[in-house]
Amino acid sequence: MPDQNFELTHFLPYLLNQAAEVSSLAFQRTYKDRYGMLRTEWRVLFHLGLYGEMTASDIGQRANMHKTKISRAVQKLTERRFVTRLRGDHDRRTEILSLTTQGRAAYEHLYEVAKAYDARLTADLSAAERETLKRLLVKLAAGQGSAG
Amino acid sequence: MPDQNFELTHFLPYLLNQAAEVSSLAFQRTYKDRYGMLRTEWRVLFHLGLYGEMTASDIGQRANMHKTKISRAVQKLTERRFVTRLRGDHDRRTEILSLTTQGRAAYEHLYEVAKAYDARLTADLSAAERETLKRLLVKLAAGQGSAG
DNA sequence: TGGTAATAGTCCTTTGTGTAACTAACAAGC
DNA sequence: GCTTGTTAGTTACACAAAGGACTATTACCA
Repeated sequence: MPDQNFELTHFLPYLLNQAAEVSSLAFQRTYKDRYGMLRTEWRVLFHLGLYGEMTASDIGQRANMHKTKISRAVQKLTERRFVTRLRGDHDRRTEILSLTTQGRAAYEHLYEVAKAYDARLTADLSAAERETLKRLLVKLAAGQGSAG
Repeated sequence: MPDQNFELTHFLPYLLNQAAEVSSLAFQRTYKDRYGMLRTEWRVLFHLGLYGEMTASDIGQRANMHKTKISRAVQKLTERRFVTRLRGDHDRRTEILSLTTQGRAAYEHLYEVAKAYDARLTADLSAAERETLKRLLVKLAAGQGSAG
């Protein structure tokens, strides 16, 4: 019989979902209207901005996103002239993705917006708390801890 | 121009989403097959298990869930005979939700599963880290920090 | 080289979510 | 007791997401 000591606010997946939803929705408002982007598109844009040219598979691996999601995101981004695709020379199945001038401008703007948003979000955390929080989240996102 | 010091692994909403997705998907495997529940249904079940009888609105407020989600979740749960609905006496618009014997059994089982899963997830965190992490997540989920 | 397996990416179908419209019940003012 | 406004919950529709099947290309190996 449950002892009630373990409430929903102690259950990590629940907490993570709540926090993720709240912060993501709020952040989405900063770019959805202006650039008409979805979260998946935002992610692709940022990967290309941060790490340079990549293929869809590269992004999928890094971002832990399914390839169909990326496919659609890339399609939207190319329609908006934020991204160009180039058939790979060696492996003609692949497409090298890179930002257009316009895409880079959007990325650079959103980069600053994200940085500011993150700062605001963690404003009343101590430096140590901030560091701990992010370190642990990285760990959890890597999926270890319950691998078996 | 971006200084690259601020990577994706420093952006809180991104991190939260990654961690939430990984942990939720893994946890879902512990109940989806056995009880055929979705995350929304799981949440409703747990609210009723933890806090006793509630109306849909009560749950929505506590869980930060939209009423349509709850409506659908409750429908599924009643079909599976986990939940019963009872017209409110004073206000006949409301429905008092409560667990059936079967629903309570499922809840009590899943409660233990959740507790174990949480323990496994946080196994290699120190007690202090665990406490910090959860406290900060609660804070973020409450949505303060960027209220303005 | 010819056959099989693997991979990159797209398409299609099913499922889940959010918004807005709707019904039913209540509350307040006149 | 009517009208007006509000709230609880459902339904309908449009949009977004997840996954499997599909095509094209490449790799491996006899």
